[in-house]
Amino acid sequence: MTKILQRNLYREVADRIGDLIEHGELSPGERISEKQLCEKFGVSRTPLREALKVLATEGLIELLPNRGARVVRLTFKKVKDTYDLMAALEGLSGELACQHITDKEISTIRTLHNSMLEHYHQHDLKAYFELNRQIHESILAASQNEVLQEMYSNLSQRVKRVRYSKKMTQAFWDQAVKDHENMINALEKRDSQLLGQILRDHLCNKLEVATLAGVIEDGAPGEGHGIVNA
Amino acid sequence: MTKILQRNLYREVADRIGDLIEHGELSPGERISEKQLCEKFGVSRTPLREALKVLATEGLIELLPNRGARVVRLTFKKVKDTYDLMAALEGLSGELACQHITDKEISTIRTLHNSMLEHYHQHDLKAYFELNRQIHESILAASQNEVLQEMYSNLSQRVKRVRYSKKMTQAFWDQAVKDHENMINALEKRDSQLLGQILRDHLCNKLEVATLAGVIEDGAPGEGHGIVNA
DNA sequence: CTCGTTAATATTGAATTCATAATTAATTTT
DNA sequence: AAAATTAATTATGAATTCAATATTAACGAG
Repeated sequence: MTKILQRNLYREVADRIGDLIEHGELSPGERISEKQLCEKFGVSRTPLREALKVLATEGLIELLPNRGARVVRLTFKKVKDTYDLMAALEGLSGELACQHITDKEISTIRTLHNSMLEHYHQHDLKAYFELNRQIHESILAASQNEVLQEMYSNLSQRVKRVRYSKKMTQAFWDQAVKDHENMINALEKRDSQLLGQILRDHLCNKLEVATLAGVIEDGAPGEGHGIVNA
Repeated sequence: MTKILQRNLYREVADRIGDLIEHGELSPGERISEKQLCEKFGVSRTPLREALKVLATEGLIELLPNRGARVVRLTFKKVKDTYDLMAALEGLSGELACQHITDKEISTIRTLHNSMLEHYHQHDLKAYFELNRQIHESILAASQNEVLQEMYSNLSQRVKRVRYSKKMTQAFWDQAVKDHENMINALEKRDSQLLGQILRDHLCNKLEVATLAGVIEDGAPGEGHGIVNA
């Protein structure tokens, strides 16, 4: 059932530029040189410029007419707005998942949940985050709403470089795990209202986590360092 | 405070193609000829193809590699998924609006509301719809969340050609007006939870209205008539 | 030396051209 | 005549070219 993903050159290029942005190789605010990227990828300007237009539509970059493209600056406000939206979408995904999910899918998520708990007790943050991601992705998939998945994926992409921060206080972590206990219980009861509420309020959907990481890009406009201002 | 909208050729072309889709001049499923559109708009293939890529990203058309573009078919499922999502976003917009809205903005919406009621009593559906739209737009604007506005606007665009149907039963209309009464009351009390709930459940965000209109495009694949299947 | 002006350069926007894949038309074979 | 194969045409994908705009460098006046 995995979708056949059609590989056009422009889509390939867009994805690679997306990676550059995610890994900080293109700094927010800094002008993106078409020539440089063309040389880096070994393509002409035509597919590159198509990719830039797509990335602008996806909200990752901004296009200033006749003045080139630049990576969108993730201001405090913009990240907060995006998180608020993602929380609402996660809530919806929970509600819909309760309506559509099979027993088998629930037990798969239960397994992921237990595995995540292990990593929590072992204080393995990286492994915890990965399992956490898989759980949320599974709920999203169980929602059976492709438009929702597409939109969530886009928003996730936008804030990826400030998400899943390395820092996290123990208190936050404890709360997140409690949320997850409530989630899996709500899911097993198929209580859509409850799961929706939990996910909307879930800590990971809240701004505090990213704020802590000190990765907000509210710095002076015009240069591209990603200076803290949180 | 109105945004300066930058006019690139590709954006202009994308908007015009969007209009063609909205008004049914390009049928779902039917192949879109680059050559024809180039001639119609008097532009070369470069900006036109950029526009097509943007429209595909926006979810209005699909691009089949080496096989051209076609207008996305609005199946029952796709419209339902989109409506579910829009309902969640409207709910969020209501919650956020309650947090940010000024007394002045509320009174403006109250005025719109009263005006809408008049049109309701006069059975002027067209005028009613316009006021209705303005109210929802005002709440969305009051949310102060630009990302939310952008996403909602995109979803709205996708289903525009099946929305605001001409048909509407009196019972549905009565219920919608009741919802609006509750909305304005919740807004004036700044009860974010309540307004969120009302908007999520609001009739206009539900599928029934579009379903009635008989504009769902679940017809046989390959041709583009927009046949009913509801 | 600084500010403002003009010329040179570089970059972007869009049309054209070339290459490749898909579709249609023509031809052949059974 | 129908199906299959091949040739011709058309459409798409991507590189190149040309034009317009912005940026930088050079120059000159105060």
